[in-house]
Amino acid sequence: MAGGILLRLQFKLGDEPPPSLPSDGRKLPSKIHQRTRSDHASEVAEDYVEAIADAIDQHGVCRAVDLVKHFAVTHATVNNTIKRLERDGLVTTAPYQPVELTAAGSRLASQSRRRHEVVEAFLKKLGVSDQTAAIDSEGIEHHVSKETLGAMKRVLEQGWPE
Amino acid sequence: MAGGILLRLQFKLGDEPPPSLPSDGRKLPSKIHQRTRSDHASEVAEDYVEAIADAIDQHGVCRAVDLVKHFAVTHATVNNTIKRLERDGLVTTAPYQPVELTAAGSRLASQSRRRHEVVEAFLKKLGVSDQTAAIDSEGIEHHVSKETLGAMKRVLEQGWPE
DNA sequence: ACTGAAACTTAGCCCCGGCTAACTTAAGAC
DNA sequence: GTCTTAAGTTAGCCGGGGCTAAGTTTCAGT
Ligand SMILES: [Mn+2]
Ligand SMILES: [Mn+2]
Ligand SMILES: [Mn+2]
Ligand SMILES: [Mn+2]
Repeated sequence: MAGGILLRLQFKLGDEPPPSLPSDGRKLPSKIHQRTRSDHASEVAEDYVEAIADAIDQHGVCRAVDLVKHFAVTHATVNNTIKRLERDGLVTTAPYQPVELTAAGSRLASQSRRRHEVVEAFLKKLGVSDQTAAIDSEGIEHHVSKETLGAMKRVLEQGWPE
Repeated sequence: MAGGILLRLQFKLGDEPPPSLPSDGRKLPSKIHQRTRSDHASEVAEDYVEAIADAIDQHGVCRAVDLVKHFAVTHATVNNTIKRLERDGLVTTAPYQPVELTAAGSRLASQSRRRHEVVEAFLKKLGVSDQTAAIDSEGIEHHVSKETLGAMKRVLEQGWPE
């Protein structure tokens, strides 16, 4: 039995290609772009649950037409996207009814909103206009790692480094 | 005659939904997301010309296989992408030959590289690890406006604000 | 000159996230 | 109660950017 477990461990370790950690300083470009692609794969879901949560906070309910206006896309596009969100367990819907967030959707919305707020506030603190901070943060937020988010929070709470 | 011109102006003004400029402080969410989508539309081209320029600088030439390794995608994907770049006037190719940059491609590569460098250096100055700066900047770079890029440059050259 | 391996190409498939057009449903005005 | 209209749905299309599998070309080593 223990042998079986050991075998699994060995396989897992051997699976990691070249450890990359004891690097000679060279970059690992491949992994970098994989992360960017993975960020983009979750981006629409994050923006939608955030918008849905906002609409519910402001109007008590989120209708598809709210998302149509928010994202400046067509009703058909919103419908398709909501179907994917439902498939992925983030929202529930019924025909002609408002969109509801699942527990998972609600959690993702809170996290996304918090991260978005931090990034936007950080850009403002950097000195860019409110308008630019709003625009740039909408894309940047999805590529900000925990570590970078922490650095931005630190600046907001404790001022600039050094 | 003056009446005709006035009419045109009135129509144009009436056409813009609510002007948004003399705003009461409310956001214009739709335009924000349009910008993010437009950023993504040029993202792959920017990363490719940058990678092609790097390969040429380092090996004198850029082969498709270099891009396969750099982006961790298949040869087929690189081929498809290169075709789009050629269609868009950024590269030239011939069968089984290295990829060459057009003047436009070269220009875009320089701009993208410079912007990427600034973003990555800024993140490092913020205090995140080299590895995180490399990863996060790869996605962030495409969403950084001129204004935000300027703010980052200022920090790198003149230190933190306040 | 031959041959095997690496590089490249092509065909065909997939999902995502946009769109238009046509239709259906739900609700409020009357 | 009807009817208008806004909201929602559905079908079908497109391009982007991934993939696999199978075939072709180039080139180095012998
Ligand atoms: Mn957001
Ligand atoms: Mn966003
Ligand atoms: Mn992005
Ligand atoms: Mn990039």
